[in-house]
Amino acid sequence: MARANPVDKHDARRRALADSALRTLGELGYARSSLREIANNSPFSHGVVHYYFADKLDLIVYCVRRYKAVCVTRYDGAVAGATTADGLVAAFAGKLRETIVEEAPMHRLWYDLRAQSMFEESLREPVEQIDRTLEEMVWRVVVRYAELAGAEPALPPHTAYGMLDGIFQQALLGHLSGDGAALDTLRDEVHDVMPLLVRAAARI
Amino acid sequence: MARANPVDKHDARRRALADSALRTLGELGYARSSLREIANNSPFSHGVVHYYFADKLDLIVYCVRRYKAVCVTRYDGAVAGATTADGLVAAFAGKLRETIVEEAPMHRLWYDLRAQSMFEESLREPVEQIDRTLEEMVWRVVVRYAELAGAEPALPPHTAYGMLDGIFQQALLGHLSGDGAALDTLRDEVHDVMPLLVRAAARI
DNA sequence: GAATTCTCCGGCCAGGTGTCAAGTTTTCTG
DNA sequence: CAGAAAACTTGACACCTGGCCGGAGAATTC
Repeated sequence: MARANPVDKHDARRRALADSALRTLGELGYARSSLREIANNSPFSHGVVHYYFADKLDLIVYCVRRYKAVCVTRYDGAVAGATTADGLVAAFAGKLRETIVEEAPMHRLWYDLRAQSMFEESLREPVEQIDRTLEEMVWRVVVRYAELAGAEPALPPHTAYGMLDGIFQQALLGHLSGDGAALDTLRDEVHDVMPLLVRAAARI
Repeated sequence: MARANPVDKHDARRRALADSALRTLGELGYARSSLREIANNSPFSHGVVHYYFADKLDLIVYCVRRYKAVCVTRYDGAVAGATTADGLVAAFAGKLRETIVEEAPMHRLWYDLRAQSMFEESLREPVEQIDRTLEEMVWRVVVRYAELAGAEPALPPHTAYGMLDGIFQQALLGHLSGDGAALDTLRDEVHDVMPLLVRAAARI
């Protein structure tokens, strides 16, 4: 046993490794990211990767879980700051746009992994976990929007998330394909769709 | 030059090859389908694959394009047969459910390829083509639904497709993950969402 | 200061990859 | 039926993959 808290150091190393790996994964995608390529695009040797991770899947799953942590609070600022329903929609749409611009590689990796999980069983559980987290995140936005609009959610969280995720995915693909209008389209779509997610609140 | 129409025979062979390949691709996904595996799961040798296709990408793209042809008319029967708005929704939801049950491998391959196209530029064009075809297919459903409901579409085709595709994707993943309720959830969601896609027609 | 544990390197392996050139069989033509 | 052209098979190639291991070096402990 080492000095202060060796397990923390070990974890810190894993995190650093994972962060490097995430860059490569976001660039090349799951399939074409070899452990060697991941190691090459990092300050680490390929042997050290195996020292900290049992195998490739272990690394990937760790990375995915780590990525989740980044996402979890992304839209909460927009939710907290908004004082009107329209303002919330605008802030939310802006954040969505921003994440596409700034983190396109991470998001395409996410969609890649979710697609892979349809083939690779061992990916399903982490993917499902993240999907639930994203659903909750979206749901917080919807609930707050309903409050501000004096309405109540008209659809279950699962459905609302599925719809918004669908148009977000379109926008990401469009953006990556060089469609300059994709981001503006996304903004318009969010403005169109959000009102559909709520209905006038029932009188009490 | 051969007997009747050698180019037709050549194409027929490519089609047969592609159909075999599609089975393997649907089973293993894009990344893990090697040309040898594809050949092994077919009456062909692995060299003949290369005889008919320049390289792996050529084969994949051909397969994807071929798959598109299968999809194109899938919901048209439901559209043509429906006489009421609710009947159309039910038929549409039923067809969606049916395609998940019967063609889950093909659909997960589609989502796999679409995700890959975010990394691999040469996949973008065929993916975009198919995406447009699917959008048109969905749009025909929406337009007919609006007619039957005495309403008009409330959202652009792109948005309507994105929303429905999102919940379809969720249902597919859920179904593949062994969630027995996924298909019923999809049906309910379609019933919930379709009315949101139209609004009362403007008086003329 | 010696011993032990942890960390890390880099080469090795068996297996799989896409690709292709050289043959072999089949098919059709003259 | 001979011969040419097309269709196909086979085996080999250079390369890359994930996983493994021996041992060097540093850190820590006794």
